[in-house]
Amino acid sequence: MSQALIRKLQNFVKLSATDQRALERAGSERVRRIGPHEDIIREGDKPSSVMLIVDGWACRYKYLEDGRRQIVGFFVPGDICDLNIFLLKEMDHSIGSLTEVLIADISRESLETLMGVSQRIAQALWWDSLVSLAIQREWTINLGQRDAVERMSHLFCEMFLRQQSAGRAQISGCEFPVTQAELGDATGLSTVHVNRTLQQMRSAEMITLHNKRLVIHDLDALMRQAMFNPNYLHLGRDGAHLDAND
Amino acid sequence: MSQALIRKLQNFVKLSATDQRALERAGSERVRRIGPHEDIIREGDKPSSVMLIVDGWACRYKYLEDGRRQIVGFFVPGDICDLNIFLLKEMDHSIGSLTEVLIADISRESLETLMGVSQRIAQALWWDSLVSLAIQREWTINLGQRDAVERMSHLFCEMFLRQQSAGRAQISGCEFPVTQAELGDATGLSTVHVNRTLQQMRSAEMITLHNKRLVIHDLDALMRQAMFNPNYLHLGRDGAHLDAND
DNA sequence: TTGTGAAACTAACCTATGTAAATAGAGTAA
DNA sequence: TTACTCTATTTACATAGGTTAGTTTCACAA
Repeated sequence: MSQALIRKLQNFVKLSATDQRALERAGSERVRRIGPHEDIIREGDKPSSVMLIVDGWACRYKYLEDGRRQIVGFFVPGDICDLNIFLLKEMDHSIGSLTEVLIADISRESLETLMGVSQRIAQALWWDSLVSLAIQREWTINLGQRDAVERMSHLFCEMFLRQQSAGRAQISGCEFPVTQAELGDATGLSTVHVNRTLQQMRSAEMITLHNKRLVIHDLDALMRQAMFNPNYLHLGRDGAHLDAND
Repeated sequence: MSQALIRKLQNFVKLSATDQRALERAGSERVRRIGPHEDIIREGDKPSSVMLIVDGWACRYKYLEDGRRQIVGFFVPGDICDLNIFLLKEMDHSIGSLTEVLIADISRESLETLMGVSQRIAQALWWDSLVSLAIQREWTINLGQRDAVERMSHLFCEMFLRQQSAGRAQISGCEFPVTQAELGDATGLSTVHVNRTLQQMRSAEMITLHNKRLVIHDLDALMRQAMFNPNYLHLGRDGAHLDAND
């Protein structure tokens, strides 16, 4: 059920069988199914639990008063929304599904139990939240400095590696169930320009995006194109020193 | 010493005298002075302590391979860098001073002590880190959706309110010790265009930026211009229910 | 008081990306 | 099949903002 989360956290530290069972339990207590293109939680709502994406894609987004929309991040299986979210009185942005989505709600109590099970779990979850923050910074950089091709390339690299780290990618590519309009909202580009850019990348034989699938023809080239430095994903077993006995 | 931090945290929850003393102690243990325009910690370094800005301005930034630079956030007095930062093996970005800066290093142990003093302190610090994350998302939105005038207006609103929430602003405006080139790095605009935009705002009598000081002539108008919604700063005493006795 | 370097400002020109409006496919419910 | 609705694609044209290469202003050290 929460295999993706476990896989991802193991990039930081090795989790014992007990740890894994605790995570699986927490991730299967209250699971709900959301249709595609629905709001999961809306700006202004009171957040009441931490959410784990078990299956499907979702995104965080916010509208400006005049209707422009910015997607500020994607959620893929294994992703958790902000750990301490219930400290806030209300959401300052919304989360919506892109595909059909399975969500596990983790109550405050379950979360506390979970983090009490072992130091390693607690630290792995904090590590994950630091990585989320780093990802958000990287999006800021992406929008601030990169041009259209670089920007989309960077996004593709990121989503590929993130899914890979959760055991959700193949060698050739990964799922990418995002329309061109949504891609535009995520990259700050118009749909027209997203379309132009995709065609350019396709004819340069960098990537193909078709049928909700991203095929990467040459990852190294794509990373170079995007000036993609994976350091911000902190995938190198940072917490190896925490590999304690069970 | 850490008055700014205490003032800011009180936006979330009322802190007891004991809480305040603990914060002051933690914020004055190891204080160092950094000259203007120096790196405080550099991409690749191993983060070893949590840093609290006691005085002066700093920024987070990252270079792309080809030399472009994006400033992804400003630090003003009372700001803390990521609470769990020592979980990471190395920094994925740098932090540099803008002015002369006073920094309090808070060791892992001091931090644990601090968060052990009271639930309220711990929660206030977690609240602060959620707000930082929200700020980062808002920067993403700013760069993705707003044009030059809106973007700079938004930044000015944010920095004014953030300083105000730490007791560091006046009715007329606040400090703003940032050069136009740095403003460009923060907003993703060229210096030339930053200059054009500032002049436009000045002649529209929205703001004046001179001598490291930002004067806001009409905050409401500026906020409207920027489509600035302060909700993401969560300044409304979210944790009022935690106002326990001493 | 002059000299120096950084910061602010200007001007001319260029281009990446946006806008508007229409067409073409693809998927699906009836 | 038809009809309907998303999604992808195309074309023509407009513009915000970038680039280059200056000049001016200002703080302040000598």
